[in-house]
Amino acid sequence: MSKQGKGKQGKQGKAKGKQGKQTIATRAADYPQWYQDVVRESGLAEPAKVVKGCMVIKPHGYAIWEKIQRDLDARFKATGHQNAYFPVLVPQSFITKEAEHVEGFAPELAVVTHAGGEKLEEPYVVRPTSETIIGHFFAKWIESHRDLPLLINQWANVMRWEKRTRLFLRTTEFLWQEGHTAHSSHEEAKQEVRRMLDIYGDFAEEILGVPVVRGVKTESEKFAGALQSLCIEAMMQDGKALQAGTSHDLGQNFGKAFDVKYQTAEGEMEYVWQTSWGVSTRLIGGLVMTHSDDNGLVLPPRVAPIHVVIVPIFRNDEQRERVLEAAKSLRTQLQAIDIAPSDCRYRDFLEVVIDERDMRPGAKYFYWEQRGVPLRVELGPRDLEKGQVCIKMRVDSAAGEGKQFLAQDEFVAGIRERMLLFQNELLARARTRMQEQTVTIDTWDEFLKVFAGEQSTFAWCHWDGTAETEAAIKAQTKVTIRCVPLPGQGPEPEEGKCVFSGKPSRQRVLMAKAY
RNA sequence: CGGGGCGUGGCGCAGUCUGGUGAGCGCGCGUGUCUGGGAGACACGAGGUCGUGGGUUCAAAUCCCACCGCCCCGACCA
Repeated sequence: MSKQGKGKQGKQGKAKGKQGKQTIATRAADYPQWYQDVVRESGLAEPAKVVKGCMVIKPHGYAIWEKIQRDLDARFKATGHQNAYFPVLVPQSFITKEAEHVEGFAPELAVVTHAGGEKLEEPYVVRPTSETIIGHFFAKWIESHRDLPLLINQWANVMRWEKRTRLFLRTTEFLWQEGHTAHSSHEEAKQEVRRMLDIYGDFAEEILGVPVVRGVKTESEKFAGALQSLCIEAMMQDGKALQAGTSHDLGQNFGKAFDVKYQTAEGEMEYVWQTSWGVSTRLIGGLVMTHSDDNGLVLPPRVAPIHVVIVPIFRNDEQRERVLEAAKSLRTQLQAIDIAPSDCRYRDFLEVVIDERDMRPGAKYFYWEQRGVPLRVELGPRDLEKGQVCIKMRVDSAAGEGKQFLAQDEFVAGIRERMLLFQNELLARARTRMQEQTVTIDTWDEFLKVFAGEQSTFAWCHWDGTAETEAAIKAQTKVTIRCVPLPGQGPEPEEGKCVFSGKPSRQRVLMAKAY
């Protein structure tokens, strides 16, 4: 329950009915509070509290992560990557081998200085990312051009001692996948970087229903130790940006730091060209802030741990038995339905729950809505007599508005299409919102107006390309350059004047406040 | 690290200013009855080292000192 809501209720005394039970702040009243309320009330996660900045990912939240993993893992393997696992502890000296890398990560490292009751000769750091230790092993594994490309992915946890944490968006420990690859040419490495970015973009849109802008990070925003970082940026409902995934061209920086060399066909020794790319449990935060509403979580079917909840309605034991029997039969039919698209590499059967708990039906509706279950079935004696079901989608949409009564056969036959419709509708809505809120800004006055106070949106602006301007804009407005758009991802390149300095610019870049 | 807030049954809070009543309220939880198509009602009940340590006092949740922790807002970052 939100503190704000609570305080008000306390003073108002006994508010009855819906208001009295309100447990989620509204987006309009307090967006950050709303986010926290949804994460808590939907059972996704809670702050660990006993461990600073860490969270407990609860079963419902972890189930979403598992769905994310399932899909991404299939995409990685389809493009020739293999999973492996490296130690969570990294010798401290490894981190210091790549100059920019140390500088970027040193402030947020957790260090193990004692173990086994003794002080360690050399401390270990808890990995904030694994470029260094993987570089070490790549050096051992790669000898010949025949060993390349080497395409590795790791599903892991990492730890970064961030100053400020928020559930899913930024926690001290988080779960992610990190891809690490080594190639024999820069060209091939760059293709890999772009290929993985496209996988992330496709995944975000097709599976999470989160539209993204694909682009290139500026020098000051790129990964510590990379030549170039590509990213996907998503717009949250408050107009702020969330970096939803990154793919880095590491050049030969780590190859040189860790002496990862191979012998070419011509017999020369060369350093490898490396890439790394990752997405994290942050995606779940982005998912929440893209689709959810004031009633709680809203989930696209392709990441929903539960697709359908059946709420039985009855007045007595006799009815209860009949209804439950019918509900189980319906569940059996539904569970056999695979909602994966035809080109999907795994099967995605409907998950169906019958809520047999001893609660009033209305309380159950509320409960499952908060948890984002896409479709609810109410099944009572009247429905059994008529061979029908009463259904309701989590959000009114092309997939269904309000309560609908359908013949049970018709419902079962059409549920796959209904789920896919709902999936598409959520993406379409998010895309429409992003497009409608994206603006083009040419003057500094207008810029200040658009980004006044806590306000944010996506703004295409000319930029003179200097780090000084970028820093000045950030200092004055908290607005950052999210990315320089890849071709087709933003306005066509055009000559213009920097929105801040008035100096010449060749292209508009994406600006927004960010999480 | 700067600013703010907060540690009291499972959760959220009141009580602290002004020390002294039997530590209270809401939600949740348990049992029972009536109920059941949008958060049901009633009855009974269980549940507490008041963050930790020290101090003042006849007496401390309350005053003083120190410490620990968490949350929120900023600067840094997936």
